[in-house]
Amino acid sequence: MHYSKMFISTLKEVPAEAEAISHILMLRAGYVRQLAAGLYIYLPLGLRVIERINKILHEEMNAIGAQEITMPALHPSEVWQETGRWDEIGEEMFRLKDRGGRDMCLGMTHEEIIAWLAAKEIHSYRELPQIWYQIQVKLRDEARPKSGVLRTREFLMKDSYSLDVDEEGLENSYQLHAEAYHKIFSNCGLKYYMVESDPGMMGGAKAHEFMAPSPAGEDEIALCDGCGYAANVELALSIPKKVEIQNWVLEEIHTPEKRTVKEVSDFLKITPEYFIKSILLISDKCPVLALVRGDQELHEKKLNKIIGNHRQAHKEEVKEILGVEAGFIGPMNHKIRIVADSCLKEGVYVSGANKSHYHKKGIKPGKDFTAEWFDIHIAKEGDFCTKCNTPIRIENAIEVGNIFMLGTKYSHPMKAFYLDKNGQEKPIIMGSYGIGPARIAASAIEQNNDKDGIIWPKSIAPFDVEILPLNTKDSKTVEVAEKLYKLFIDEGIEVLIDDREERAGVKFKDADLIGIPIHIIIGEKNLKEGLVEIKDRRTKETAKVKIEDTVKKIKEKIKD
RNA sequence: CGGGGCGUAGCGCAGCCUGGUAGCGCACACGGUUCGGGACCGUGGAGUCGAAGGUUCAAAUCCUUUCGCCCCGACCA
Repeated sequence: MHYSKMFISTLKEVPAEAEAISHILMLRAGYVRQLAAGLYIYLPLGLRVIERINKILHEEMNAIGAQEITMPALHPSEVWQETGRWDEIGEEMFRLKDRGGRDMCLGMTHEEIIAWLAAKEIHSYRELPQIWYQIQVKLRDEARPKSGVLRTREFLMKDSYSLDVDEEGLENSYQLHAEAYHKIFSNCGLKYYMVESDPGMMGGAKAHEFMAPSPAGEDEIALCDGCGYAANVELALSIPKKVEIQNWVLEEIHTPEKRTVKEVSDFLKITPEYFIKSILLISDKCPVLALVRGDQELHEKKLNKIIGNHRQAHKEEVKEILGVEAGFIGPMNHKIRIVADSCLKEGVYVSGANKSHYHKKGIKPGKDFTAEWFDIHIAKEGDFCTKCNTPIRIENAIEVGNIFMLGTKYSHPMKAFYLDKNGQEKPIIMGSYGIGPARIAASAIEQNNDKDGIIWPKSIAPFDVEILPLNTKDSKTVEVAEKLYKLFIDEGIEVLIDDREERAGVKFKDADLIGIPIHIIIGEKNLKEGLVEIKDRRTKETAKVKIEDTVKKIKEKIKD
């Protein structure tokens, strides 16, 4: 491709609306433009990257026997009503009516459609298993689109769905996907982790996410270097560091106007890990007192699984239910349900005295109060792994893919049944698996850039090589550049040639910004000796090679 | 949905407090010089000051409403 013929519009200045590095660089290097919040146009360079990612997706999905289909983005409401999600899902679903007044929606995912298809087409165990996939647009009315292409309202997704006769079959399809995903993300040159995740509202037994570590990521993941435990913080288990067991005797201390752990901790000169935080919650059924250690945070999602939906109690409710002013609650002598974090089983603590402006020191769990024990704290950096006791790390990460075991959540209501060997009618066991190509591209930029611009992994760069004829007024330069260009094309190497009548500096700057991994610099002086320069975008190292050896050298470089 | 910020030329911004001819840099067009790390000089084109209403002799500037975009949080099947 000739640069002068391709629409590439680079920006010298950082657009005001961009914050994330990938967003800034995609705009500056001319990969995307924003139409409105969470809606992006992919320019020629951007589309090339997406297409290279899609090619990898196709290869690996086809390799596990998945078959490509394509489903509509516009759905009739009926299928969503069948599974109940028409009502379950709130404002995040784009809804509209057709001219006949029928309710329609824009597809945010395709479990319903797959189950509908399977219900119509699959009748016998002989037709199973199946894996169907598409690379197609999804629409979600996100509450807050952000970070450029990382969270948008319309986005491309590779979504696949497995249909199996039983749990064992599902396990196999799940495993196939996990392996394919490992290949896909490493082929794309990403640093990533496969972590345990919360199946949540998707339903089903097991789910994993593929996470590309990056400060721009919205998720936090807990990682153990000891045993490889990796989990999304939304469900990660951990053991907080142990505290010394103090030989305090139970005593009441006057703590005027000191309500928060920090205030009391500063006042008594006792560090927060010796405190018990008591939080009153109102669940659907009854009030619950939740206890976590002073240096820990209560994990709402974990607690949700134990006591169901709940909310924080208001100040008046605290007074009414516990008979204490908020800020001075202690775990002792209450008749309500108490759920405490397991790490509080051992130790001697300080907590509210259930009396305004007083705290109690020397509280012993088991003796002074009892509770149901669960892991209900948020795992944090420095906590220990529950499996091997190694300190864990917390990293921010971008969710680039996920795999879910669904079971019969969708097949049952959609009546996707098959007849087994004995003529028995059984529901198809489903799994669903997603990858966001745009997130792969953005993650690759987040993980590979420098002050000058993008450094694409070779596999997903818009071109393999960029040729920079520095002085296009020199006929020899142009002749050699065009000759090499043709040779590359003949070899099936994707090449961009910067044939613009621009000064050398401009070409260097744009080449660095755009981030094609290998540059071939053609300058007059080297040419006189029959040489051109090969430059590595990442290391910035250059090597002079003979013109006739260039293609061979580049082929070697592309391979490794 | 809660909190904060910003809308002035294609892009980045100043001007607004204290009302009085709409500016700077980059980009763009033309001419000349330059030419291996975003050149220089000269000339030029380009703006309903996000929108609506109000106050005023006079509004980019003050007031009200509204729309859009970004950031933090909540949410995210």
